[in-house]
Amino acid sequence: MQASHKQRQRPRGEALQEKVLQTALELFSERGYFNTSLQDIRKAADVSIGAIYHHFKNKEELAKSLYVNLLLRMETDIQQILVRETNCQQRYREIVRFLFQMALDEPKTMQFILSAKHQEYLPDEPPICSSRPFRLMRQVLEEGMQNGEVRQMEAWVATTALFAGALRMMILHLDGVLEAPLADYLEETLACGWRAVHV
Amino acid sequence: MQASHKQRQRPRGEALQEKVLQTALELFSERGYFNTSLQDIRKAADVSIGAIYHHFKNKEELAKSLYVNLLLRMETDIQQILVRETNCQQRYREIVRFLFQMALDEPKTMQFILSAKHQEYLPDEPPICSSRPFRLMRQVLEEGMQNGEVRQMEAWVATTALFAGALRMMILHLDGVLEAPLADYLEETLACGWRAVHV
DNA sequence: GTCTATACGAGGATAGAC
DNA sequence: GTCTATCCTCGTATAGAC
Repeated sequence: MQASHKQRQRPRGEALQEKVLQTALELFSERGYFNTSLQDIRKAADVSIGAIYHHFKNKEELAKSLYVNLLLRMETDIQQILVRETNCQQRYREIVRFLFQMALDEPKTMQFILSAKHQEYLPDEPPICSSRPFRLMRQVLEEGMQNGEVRQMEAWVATTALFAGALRMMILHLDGVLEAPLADYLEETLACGWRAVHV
Repeated sequence: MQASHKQRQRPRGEALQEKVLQTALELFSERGYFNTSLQDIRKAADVSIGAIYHHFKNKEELAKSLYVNLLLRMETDIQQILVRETNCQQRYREIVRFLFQMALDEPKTMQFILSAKHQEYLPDEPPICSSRPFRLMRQVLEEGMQNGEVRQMEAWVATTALFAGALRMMILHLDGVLEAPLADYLEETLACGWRAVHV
């Protein structure tokens, strides 16, 4: 149960664990994993080192927990889109719309997912393009080719042709390179991807 | 015995500096900057710590020297393509062909350029998408729109639509995700990018 | 469950001989 | 220019009290 006076009371138990995760996400995506010490997290989250180590085996496990949770969340969200939408173009549009929205609502989360080099500190995790959400995107294309919406081509080529532009636009946005709000680029980006693959 | 043979003549002077750079490139792209200590470089290059510090101010400067040199090389190579080719489609094809070739010839170099998080250890360097080679790609699109080869749209959208797929394919290749040789995907990748933006 | 204090090692960087 | 030896900071992780 959440305390109404969050400023006064330090978080404990479940809330503390959540606070640590949230703080770690922010610091990792701002400065990177290696530039963030547990002391930094401790200070920013206003907890003790001992508390962190009570909830997480070590720094790597903390990052891993963050990573798999976020990927899982993304996967289920995309999965829901695939249930709701049945044709390839609509699936594509909804997935990209969802990703853009997420980049706006939770830039830190998106940054962490998109541009962190997870393999450098999570050696056991597969590369991000082999992760479940990305496999779902590939699946969208495979089905699109089967039902004739998408022209026949190698599945990876099709997947990158359709989604890579949108992903790159999000990175540009998060890096502060774009001048206009991200949403302003949505429709043109969507159109480009579709022109690349549709039959 | 092989070791003692190699050991015979250690590099010195200019050659030593070059050896350090080459070794650093390999280790940085294999394990990442933070997972590579100067001791690792020292051992792999078979030189002393003192020698490294004589040629480079510190670890960060070593990485920076590597980074700007590689970007500069890439820039001049692309610049030459722009001189040789005058229309947008040919420029695009030649640039991607060049990048794919580079990914095959010098995978370590490409890995270092493409997927390293330079901003985490080179805080003063601009994001890679603002670097000179990337600006050249954007310029290709802007000129393509002016002379009517490319449909009118926002320049960043056009640039990512044209090049992001190829870049992503190289990353997939370097991550070992692709089954076939990279070259097998070249033509389809090129076609997808062009369909996305041509008028 | 949470805290403080501390052990411990790693790695960046320097000093000074040759 | 290159070497070895060493310093010293910093960050992870543990121990043990409450």
